[in-house]
Amino acid sequence: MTTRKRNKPSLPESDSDKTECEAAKRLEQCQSDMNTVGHNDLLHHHLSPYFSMRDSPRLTYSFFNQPCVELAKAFLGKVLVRKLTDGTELRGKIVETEAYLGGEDKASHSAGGKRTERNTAMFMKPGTIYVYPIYGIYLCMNISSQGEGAAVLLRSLEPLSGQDVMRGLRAAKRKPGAKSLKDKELCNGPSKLCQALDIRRSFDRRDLATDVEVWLEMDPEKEAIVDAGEVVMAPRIGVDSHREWATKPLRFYLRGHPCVSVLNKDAERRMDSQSDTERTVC
DNA sequence: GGTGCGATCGCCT
DNA sequence: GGCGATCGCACCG
Repeated sequence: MTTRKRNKPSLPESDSDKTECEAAKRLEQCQSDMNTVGHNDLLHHHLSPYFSMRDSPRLTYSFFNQPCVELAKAFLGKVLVRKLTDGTELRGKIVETEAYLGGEDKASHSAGGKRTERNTAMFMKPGTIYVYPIYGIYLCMNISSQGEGAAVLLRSLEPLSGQDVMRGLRAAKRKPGAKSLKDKELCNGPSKLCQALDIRRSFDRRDLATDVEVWLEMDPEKEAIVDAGEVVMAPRIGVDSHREWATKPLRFYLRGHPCVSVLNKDAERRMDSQSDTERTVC
């Protein structure tokens, strides 16, 4: 048996514990301003004195325009940004997604190519946000991808900034007096992240590539390049009734990340034995 | 830590 | 009328 060391991602301190330097503030303001004007990566590069193309550019249509499974994996490590009306920016790194393929995928809202008032956003251009209510009380957020009726469900985020605001938003739906949520508990589920980032039903059918209140960025620290060996592929959550489609490995998460909603130890063990076999063959 | 259960209502058949 | 891409909480070990 092979033992391996894995770098366990650790969460940053709550932003109330940190002192931001002026440069960082200027950078954030600059990025914020840029996002309100409509632009492309090149424009970013030329206009900003504070960052180059490799520093947190907003992701555009060309990123979203890829097949569903590839987009679901590509989302890992990217940063979802939500700008509130008072200017506060809430940021979270995507650590878990699910692919819903549309058409043939029986577990998808768009199974059989069915297009309804609710799922219209799934059929809109890649990058369109699909927000739908579930269990009467919660919301889930998807992003449409390439492919008819295909979309990616965002399942969990690692909070990067605005944690205290997120805590307040999450507390609004909890019992008064319930104990304060840890950072890793703020966005570790599809409906939790909607609450924490104040994603509302009105965000349905908006364009993540151009909207001024919500967008996606590269991970500023490591350009969001995720080692494929650290991505766990597992069956999706909550789709057991859909027979063979319930078992397909269409959920993707960063291995060892504390913000993932549900771990799948079997899938992780399978990854290990597979990579051990590959090493033996080599 | 893991498990079981009830809440709650829009959407679809 | 039935069900669901969930969650929080009580309970157990």
